[in-house]
Amino acid sequence: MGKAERDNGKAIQRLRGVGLRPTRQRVELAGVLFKGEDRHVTAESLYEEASQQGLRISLATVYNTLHQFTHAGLLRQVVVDAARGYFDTNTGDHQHFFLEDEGALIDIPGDQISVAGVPTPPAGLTVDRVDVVVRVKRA
Amino acid sequence: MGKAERDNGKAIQRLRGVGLRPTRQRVELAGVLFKGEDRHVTAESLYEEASQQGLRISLATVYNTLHQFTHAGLLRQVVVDAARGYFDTNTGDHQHFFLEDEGALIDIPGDQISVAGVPTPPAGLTVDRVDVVVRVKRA
DNA sequence: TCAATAGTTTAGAATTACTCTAAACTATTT
DNA sequence: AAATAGTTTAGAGTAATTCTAAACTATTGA
Repeated sequence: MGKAERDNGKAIQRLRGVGLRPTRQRVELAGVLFKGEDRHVTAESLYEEASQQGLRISLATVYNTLHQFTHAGLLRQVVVDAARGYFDTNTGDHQHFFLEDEGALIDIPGDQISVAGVPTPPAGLTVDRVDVVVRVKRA
Repeated sequence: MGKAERDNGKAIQRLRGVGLRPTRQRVELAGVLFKGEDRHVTAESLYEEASQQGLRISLATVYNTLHQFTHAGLLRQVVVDAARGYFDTNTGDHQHFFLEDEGALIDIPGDQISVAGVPTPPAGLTVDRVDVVVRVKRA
């Protein structure tokens, strides 16, 4: 059994674990997303990357899959740019630098940054998440 | 001199102060935006509000004006939703609750919330702004 | 005061990111 | 291996926003 197959095996387990049927497209995208280090992608960037690797997959499926992975807790959506949606393979507690000039994201570990003094939300509402975005640009 | 004229006078001064030619459209939108309390608008919501007040203005001009006001420091853009852009008349130091169910924003005073431990940005970059978004939903 | 000019507005077309539809396809179940 | 339940896809559709270029208006300078 080659390396590719082992990796595929892992992706398949992961998908089954969250109740997603391991179709070719999902397994391949999981392979691209979760192979190495944590990363940030947009639907378009992932579609291009997959296409360049020779994976046959439609853009609509990339969108579907990103949302399914997000609902399943495999990805997290990051809102930093009104123009496009970013997805992060790091679903743990952390925050982001956003490089406005390039549209790139860099993780900030969750134990490094701390937010104090968040007021109680209006009645009937609960805090879902506290997002911190450190917007940086060329000096 | 009636109230409307005084208000217009103020809006005109304000626009000249930031180097924007006080056209009818800009003066009228400034009137709507800066008349009372701080507020959050989208291009579409401002366009509808202006239209209902009988102001003749195109949607394209509302978009242009929101961006010009933002560059001039009269407004601040708030990115909380990948689907639409929000503009805030409060340009001071503060943060936001975002009510995910309704798409509404509520200000959190800047002296109430504090962010510690923001790491030094990568070389060649400086911090433009630190945004905190407290996402809340129905309990 | 009034033309010249420089900047502004606008309708409508264009663009971008994303979603929808329904027919073809595939994983799973029986 | 057929039935079924879920998935993928091309292409159309949508929503927010930007672009274009012609008409318009505020400002400038004589």
